[in-house]
Amino acid sequence: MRELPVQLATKLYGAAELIADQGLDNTKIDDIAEASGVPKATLYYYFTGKEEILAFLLKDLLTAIAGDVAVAVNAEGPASERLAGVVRAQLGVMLRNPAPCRALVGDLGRATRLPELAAALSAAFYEPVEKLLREGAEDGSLRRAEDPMSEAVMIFGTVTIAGLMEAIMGAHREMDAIANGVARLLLDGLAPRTTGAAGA
Amino acid sequence: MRELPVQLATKLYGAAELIADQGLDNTKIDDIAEASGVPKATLYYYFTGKEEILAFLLKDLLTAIAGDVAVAVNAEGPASERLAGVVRAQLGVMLRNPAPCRALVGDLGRATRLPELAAALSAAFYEPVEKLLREGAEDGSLRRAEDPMSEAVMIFGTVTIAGLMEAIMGAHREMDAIANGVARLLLDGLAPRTTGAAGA
DNA sequence: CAGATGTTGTACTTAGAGTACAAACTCATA
DNA sequence: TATGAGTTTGTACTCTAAGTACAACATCTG
Repeated sequence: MRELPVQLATKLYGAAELIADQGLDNTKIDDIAEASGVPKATLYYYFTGKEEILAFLLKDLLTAIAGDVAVAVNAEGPASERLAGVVRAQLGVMLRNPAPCRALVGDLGRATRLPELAAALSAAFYEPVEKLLREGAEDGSLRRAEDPMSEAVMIFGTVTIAGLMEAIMGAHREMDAIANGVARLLLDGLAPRTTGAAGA
Repeated sequence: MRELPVQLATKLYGAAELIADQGLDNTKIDDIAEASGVPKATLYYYFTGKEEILAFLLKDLLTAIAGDVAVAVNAEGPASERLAGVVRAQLGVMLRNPAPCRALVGDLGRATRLPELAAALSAAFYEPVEKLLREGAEDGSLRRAEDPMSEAVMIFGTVTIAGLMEAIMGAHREMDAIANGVARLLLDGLAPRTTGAAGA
């Protein structure tokens, strides 16, 4: 894949909604060309096909998430608070980019099949969160996990599905309300607590 | 879609792995015919196309999950224990049917686009769990949720991603170990508890 | 200005989804 | 056992849309 100009990359987002709505295989390359304003011949100059176009969009999204998540992970404060920050960060990116986010989740299979994307996903999320879980065990703000990696994956699942639901439904709730709900579930769990750990 | 013979339905599962590996659009109808042993002409006699074949497989999976989840929801005991049972039920079906399960998650987009599947998903999971959350608030074994529906969705996400990870990696851990990890995260949360609520 | 590299229109090839249809087969029942 | 309805399947077909080829034009770099 050739290095592609910023202006072109920007235009591609115009097709994200289309792909998210219809799925990649119901979307014709000509439709993508029309929706993005980039001629078909140009698309093929930069990409080998539809799949690669979607992969580009998704990788871009994951990079954005990775950036915001990294900031949250490396912030000040106890790990539990930083974890809440991670949740806010991921949901923030998802709600700001609903179309690519829907496309990503709608095509999770593709994402797991393309090694490049799987790696990006891992770097964007699993690794930082896993690190955070370890730090939480150190500073005492989180319990010690038996299997931090699989907990990190579950956390990703929880946040992603919550974000997706909002993206599909058109985000009728405020971002903070959603993030608080997710953080509360993750930190406090569903069982009642006598001593609350995460505030509302 | 015509009423289809049991024997044929069974054969179709032979193609599930193929679809899960490659994704639906990289799988030729002729490949499905070959892998399942059902001739292409017969496939078109019963289905209008690829999409409908996948939809059938997924609906079947969701029906299986719905059945097991219903049993767990309506069991004896406090809601918190029954919720752990729900987790075990869903993971059980997923680990017993890794291929359709991967195909489902790989094509979540399609699943949300096909109304019939969305309805099946809702009936299979969201509604029973939502009910369970309400009952837990009554019997005191679960805290009262502000928004039971969205919590149900998050729970589904957590369990699904955990199950998917195992399905992709080839289930190296025992089902019970996975289920316990998930249940612990959901019930107890990540923050340390002085008074444990869910056992290991 | 020259050449390299990027951009796009147009015309083409080709894979594979889905259709048409007839022959054969199954099975109930008159 | 003959008749006919529904099922099963092979073969041959159509047609959409993915992807390729290529030439003309644009833009940028030295």
